[in-house]
Amino acid sequence: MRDVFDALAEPARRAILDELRVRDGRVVGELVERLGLSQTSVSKHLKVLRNAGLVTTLVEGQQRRYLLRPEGMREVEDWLAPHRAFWERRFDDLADHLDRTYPEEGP
Amino acid sequence: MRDVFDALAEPARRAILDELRVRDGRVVGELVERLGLSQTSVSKHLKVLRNAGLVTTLVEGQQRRYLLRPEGMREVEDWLAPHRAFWERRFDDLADHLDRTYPEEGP
DNA sequence: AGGAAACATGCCTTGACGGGCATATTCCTT
DNA sequence: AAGGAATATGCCCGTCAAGGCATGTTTCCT
Repeated sequence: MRDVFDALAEPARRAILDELRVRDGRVVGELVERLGLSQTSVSKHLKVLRNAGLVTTLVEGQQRRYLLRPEGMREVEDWLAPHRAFWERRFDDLADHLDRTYPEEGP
Repeated sequence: MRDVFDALAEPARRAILDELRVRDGRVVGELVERLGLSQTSVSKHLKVLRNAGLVTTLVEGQQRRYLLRPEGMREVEDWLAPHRAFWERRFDDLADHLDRTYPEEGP
Protein backbone atom coordinates (compact mmCIF):
# COMPACT_ATOMS: atom_id res chain seq x y z
CA MET A 1 0.00 0.00 0.00
CA ARG A 2 1.64 3.16 -1.21
CA ASP A 3 1.27 6.45 0.48
CA VAL A 4 -0.34 9.68 -0.56
CA PHE A 5 2.80 11.42 -1.76
CA ASP A 6 3.57 8.47 -3.91
CA ALA A 7 0.10 8.60 -5.36
CA LEU A 8 0.39 12.29 -6.14
CA ALA A 9 3.72 11.89 -7.89
CA GLU A 10 2.05 10.62 -11.04
CA PRO A 11 0.69 13.36 -13.33
CA ALA A 12 -2.12 11.14 -14.58
CA ARG A 13 -3.31 10.62 -11.05
CA ARG A 14 -3.29 14.31 -10.29
CA ALA A 15 -5.25 14.78 -13.48
CA ILE A 16 -7.83 12.29 -12.26
CA LEU A 17 -8.14 14.15 -8.97
CA ASP A 18 -8.52 17.42 -10.84
CA GLU A 19 -11.23 15.90 -12.95
CA LEU A 20 -13.07 14.73 -9.86
CA ARG A 21 -12.68 18.10 -8.25
CA VAL A 22 -14.40 19.77 -11.17
CA ARG A 23 -17.17 17.21 -11.04
CA ASP A 24 -17.11 14.64 -8.32
CA GLY A 25 -18.50 11.18 -8.74
CA ARG A 26 -17.46 10.27 -12.22
CA VAL A 27 -17.51 6.74 -13.52
CA VAL A 28 -14.44 5.18 -15.04
CA GLY A 29 -15.63 5.55 -18.61
CA GLU A 30 -16.00 9.28 -18.23
CA LEU A 31 -12.50 9.60 -16.90
CA VAL A 32 -11.13 7.50 -19.71
CA GLU A 33 -12.82 9.69 -22.26
CA ARG A 34 -11.93 13.04 -20.71
CA LEU A 35 -8.33 12.19 -20.01
CA GLY A 36 -7.63 10.30 -23.19
CA LEU A 37 -5.99 7.44 -21.34
CA SER A 38 -6.56 3.74 -21.72
CA GLN A 39 -9.15 2.09 -19.52
CA THR A 40 -6.50 -0.18 -18.06
CA SER A 41 -4.37 2.73 -17.08
CA VAL A 42 -7.19 4.67 -15.50
CA SER A 43 -8.37 1.66 -13.52
CA LYS A 44 -4.90 1.04 -12.21
CA HIS A 45 -4.38 4.64 -11.27
CA LEU A 46 -7.72 4.65 -9.51
CA LYS A 47 -6.64 1.65 -7.54
CA VAL A 48 -3.54 3.47 -6.36
CA LEU A 49 -5.61 6.50 -5.44
CA ARG A 50 -8.02 4.32 -3.52
CA ASN A 51 -5.23 2.59 -1.62
CA ALA A 52 -3.83 5.98 -0.77
CA GLY A 53 -7.19 6.95 0.66
CA LEU A 54 -7.74 9.73 -1.85
CA VAL A 55 -10.88 8.37 -3.50
CA THR A 56 -13.73 6.02 -2.69
CA THR A 57 -15.72 3.75 -4.93
CA LEU A 58 -19.46 3.63 -5.17
CA VAL A 59 -20.72 0.55 -6.95
CA GLU A 60 -23.63 1.23 -9.23
CA GLY A 61 -24.60 -1.78 -11.24
CA GLN A 62 -21.89 -2.45 -13.74
CA GLN A 63 -20.21 0.88 -13.31
CA ARG A 64 -18.26 2.33 -10.44
CA ARG A 65 -18.49 5.89 -9.44
CA TYR A 66 -15.42 7.49 -7.93
CA LEU A 67 -15.62 10.12 -5.26
CA LEU A 68 -12.95 12.32 -3.76
CA ARG A 69 -12.14 11.55 -0.17
CA PRO A 70 -10.96 14.86 1.29
CA GLU A 71 -9.56 13.27 4.44
CA GLY A 72 -7.04 11.60 2.20
CA MET A 73 -5.33 14.92 1.65
CA ARG A 74 -4.91 15.33 5.36
CA GLU A 75 -1.55 13.63 5.38
CA VAL A 76 -0.27 15.99 2.73
CA GLU A 77 -1.69 18.98 4.49
CA ASP A 78 -0.20 17.90 7.80
CA TRP A 79 3.22 17.57 6.31
CA LEU A 80 2.93 20.74 4.32
CA ALA A 81 1.56 23.01 7.03
CA PRO A 82 4.81 23.51 8.98
CA HIS A 83 6.61 24.14 5.73
CA ARG A 84 4.06 26.69 4.68
CA ALA A 85 4.54 28.39 8.02
CA PHE A 86 8.25 28.42 7.36
CA TRP A 87 8.13 29.88 3.91
CA GLU A 88 5.50 32.45 4.78
CA ARG A 89 7.75 33.67 7.52
CA ARG A 90 10.54 33.90 5.00
CA PHE A 91 8.44 35.93 2.61
CA ASP A 92 7.49 38.25 5.42
CA ASP A 93 11.14 38.71 6.25
CA LEU A 94 11.83 39.52 2.64
CA ALA A 95 8.99 42.02 2.60
CA ASP A 96 10.36 43.64 5.76
CA HIS A 97 13.76 43.80 4.23
CA LEU A 98 12.40 45.47 1.13
CA ASP A 99 10.39 47.88 3.26
CA ARG A 100 13.48 48.94 5.09
CA THR A 101 15.52 49.14 1.95
CA TYR A 102 12.99 51.06 -0.10
CA PRO A 103 10.77 52.80 2.47
CA GLU A 104 7.41 53.97 1.09
CA GLU A 105 8.44 52.75 -2.35
CA GLY A 106 8.57 49.76 -4.60
CA PRO A 107 11.97 48.52 -5.76
CA MET B 1 14.63 17.22 -14.58
CA ARG B 2 11.97 15.76 -12.33
CA ASP B 3 9.22 17.79 -10.85
CA VAL B 4 8.39 18.78 -7.33
CA PHE B 5 5.80 16.10 -6.72
CA ASP B 6 8.27 13.50 -7.80
CA ALA B 7 10.83 14.94 -5.42
CA LEU B 8 8.41 14.87 -2.51
CA ALA B 9 7.41 11.27 -3.14
CA GLU B 10 10.57 10.00 -1.49
CA PRO B 11 10.40 9.82 2.31
CA ALA B 12 14.12 10.49 2.68
CA ARG B 13 13.75 13.69 0.73
CA ARG B 14 10.85 14.87 2.83
CA ALA B 15 12.98 14.08 5.86
CA ILE B 16 15.75 16.26 4.49
CA LEU B 17 13.31 19.11 3.96
CA ASP B 18 12.00 18.66 7.49
CA GLU B 19 15.51 18.78 8.79
CA LEU B 20 16.18 22.00 6.94
CA ARG B 21 12.96 23.48 8.15
CA VAL B 22 13.99 22.90 11.75
CA ARG B 23 17.37 24.42 11.05
CA ASP B 24 18.02 25.83 7.65
CA GLY B 25 21.43 25.87 6.08
CA ARG B 26 22.86 22.54 7.09
CA VAL B 27 25.87 21.04 5.44
CA VAL B 28 25.76 17.57 3.95
CA GLY B 29 27.61 15.95 6.81
CA GLU B 30 25.07 17.14 9.33
CA LEU B 31 22.23 15.72 7.29
CA VAL B 32 24.04 12.43 6.91
CA GLU B 33 24.53 12.20 10.64
CA ARG B 34 21.05 13.28 11.67
CA LEU B 35 19.22 11.13 9.16
CA GLY B 36 21.40 8.08 9.44
CA LEU B 37 21.70 7.74 5.67
CA SER B 38 24.76 7.18 3.57
CA GLN B 39 26.57 10.21 2.24
CA THR B 40 26.01 9.03 -1.30
CA SER B 41 22.32 8.75 -0.76
CA VAL B 42 22.01 12.16 0.83
CA SER B 43 24.01 13.82 -1.90
CA LYS B 44 21.84 12.26 -4.57
CA HIS B 45 18.64 13.21 -2.84
CA LEU B 46 19.92 16.74 -2.48
CA LYS B 47 20.57 16.83 -6.17
CA VAL B 48 17.00 15.84 -6.88
CA LEU B 49 15.72 18.46 -4.47
CA ARG B 50 17.90 21.08 -6.11
CA ASN B 51 16.70 20.16 -9.58
CA ALA B 52 13.15 20.39 -8.32
CA GLY B 53 13.88 23.89 -7.08
CA LEU B 54 13.29 23.03 -3.45
CA VAL B 55 16.76 23.78 -2.13
CA THR B 56 19.78 25.88 -3.04
CA THR B 57 23.42 25.28 -2.46
CA LEU B 58 25.81 27.65 -0.83
CA VAL B 59 29.44 26.73 -1.40
CA GLU B 60 31.62 27.25 1.65
CA GLY B 61 35.08 25.94 1.17
CA GLN B 62 34.97 22.22 1.06
CA GLN B 63 31.48 21.96 2.39
CA ARG B 64 28.15 22.89 0.88
CA ARG B 65 25.38 24.41 2.84
CA TYR B 66 21.85 23.64 1.76
CA LEU B 67 19.05 26.13 2.11
CA LEU B 68 15.34 25.76 1.62
CA ARG B 69 13.95 27.55 -1.37
CA PRO B 70 10.36 28.36 -0.42
CA GLU B 71 9.34 29.30 -3.95
CA GLY B 72 9.91 25.67 -4.84
CA MET B 73 6.80 24.71 -2.95
CA ARG B 74 4.75 27.07 -5.04
CA GLU B 75 3.92 24.46 -7.60
CA VAL B 76 2.60 22.14 -4.92
CA GLU B 77 0.66 24.92 -3.30
CA ASP B 78 -0.83 25.97 -6.62
CA TRP B 79 -2.04 22.50 -7.35
CA LEU B 80 -3.24 21.91 -3.86
CA ALA B 81 -5.12 25.17 -3.33
CA PRO B 82 -8.20 24.36 -5.42
CA HIS B 83 -8.37 20.97 -3.79
CA ARG B 84 -8.18 22.50 -0.37
CA ALA B 85 -11.02 24.78 -1.35
CA PHE B 86 -12.96 21.73 -2.42
CA TRP B 87 -12.45 19.70 0.68
CA GLU B 88 -13.05 22.59 3.02
CA ARG B 89 -16.35 23.16 1.33
CA ARG B 90 -17.11 19.50 1.86
CA PHE B 91 -16.27 19.70 5.52
CA ASP B 92 -18.46 22.75 5.87
CA ASP B 93 -21.29 20.89 4.24
CA LEU B 94 -20.78 18.06 6.66
CA ALA B 95 -20.81 20.49 9.56
CA ASP B 96 -24.02 22.04 8.28
CA HIS B 97 -25.54 18.66 7.93
CA LEU B 98 -24.60 17.74 11.47
CA ASP B 99 -25.92 21.07 12.71
CA ARG B 100 -29.28 20.42 11.14
CA THR B 101 -29.35 16.83 12.31
CA TYR B 102 -28.30 17.53 15.88
CA PRO B 103 -29.25 21.16 16.48
CA GLU B 104 -27.45 22.74 19.42
CA GLU B 105 -25.82 19.42 20.20
CA GLY B 106 -22.91 17.22 19.41
CA PRO B 107 -23.66 13.79 17.90
C1' DA C 1 53.86 19.30 -2.01
C1' DG C 2 51.29 15.66 0.13
C1' DG C 3 47.55 14.01 2.50
C1' DA C 4 43.13 14.28 4.53
C1' DA C 5 38.34 16.17 4.59
C1' DA C 6 33.87 17.07 2.40
C1' DC C 7 31.04 16.21 -1.42
C1' DA C 8 29.79 14.84 -6.00
C1' DT C 9 29.43 11.48 -9.57
C1' DG C 10 29.81 7.33 -12.62
C1' DC C 11 28.80 2.50 -12.78
C1' DC C 12 26.26 -1.53 -11.59
C1' DT C 13 22.51 -4.14 -9.75
C1' DT C 14 18.06 -4.81 -8.06
C1' DG C 15 13.45 -3.77 -7.53
C1' DA C 16 9.36 -1.22 -8.57
C1' DC C 17 6.29 1.20 -11.72
C1' DG C 18 3.62 2.31 -15.80
C1' DG C 19 1.75 0.73 -20.30
C1' DG C 20 -0.52 -2.59 -23.16
C1' DC C 21 -2.91 -6.81 -24.15
C1' DA C 22 -5.65 -10.33 -23.08
C1' DT C 23 -8.78 -12.24 -19.92
C1' DA C 24 -11.76 -12.57 -15.83
C1' DT C 25 -15.80 -10.74 -13.34
C1' DT C 26 -20.10 -8.76 -12.60
C1' DC C 27 -24.26 -6.97 -14.13
C1' DC C 28 -27.72 -5.63 -17.52
C1' DT C 29 -30.54 -6.57 -21.56
C1' DT C 30 -33.43 -9.23 -24.52
C1' DA D 1 -29.66 -18.40 -21.49
C1' DA D 2 -26.75 -15.69 -24.24
C1' DG D 3 -24.45 -11.79 -25.41
C1' DG D 4 -22.73 -7.42 -24.48
C1' DA D 5 -21.29 -3.45 -21.46
C1' DA D 6 -18.34 -1.61 -17.72
C1' DT D 7 -14.32 -2.54 -14.86
C1' DA D 8 -10.80 -5.03 -12.74
C1' DT D 9 -6.76 -7.88 -12.92
C1' DG D 10 -2.89 -11.03 -14.20
C1' DC D 11 1.08 -11.23 -17.08
C1' DC D 12 4.93 -9.45 -19.74
C1' DC D 13 8.06 -5.97 -20.94
C1' DG D 14 10.71 -1.69 -21.04
C1' DT D 15 12.19 1.98 -18.23
C1' DC D 16 13.72 4.22 -14.46
C1' DA D 17 14.90 5.15 -9.73
C1' DA D 18 17.50 4.03 -5.40
C1' DG D 19 21.33 2.02 -3.00
C1' DG D 20 26.07 0.78 -2.62
C1' DC D 21 30.83 1.05 -3.91
C1' DA D 22 34.52 3.07 -5.76
C1' DT D 23 36.51 7.08 -7.50
C1' DG D 24 36.93 11.96 -8.91
C1' DT D 25 37.24 16.90 -7.50
C1' DT D 26 37.99 20.71 -4.76
C1' DT D 27 39.64 22.73 -0.65
C1' DC D 28 42.01 22.84 3.68
C1' DC D 29 45.93 21.74 6.71
C1' DT D 30 50.78 21.03 7.93
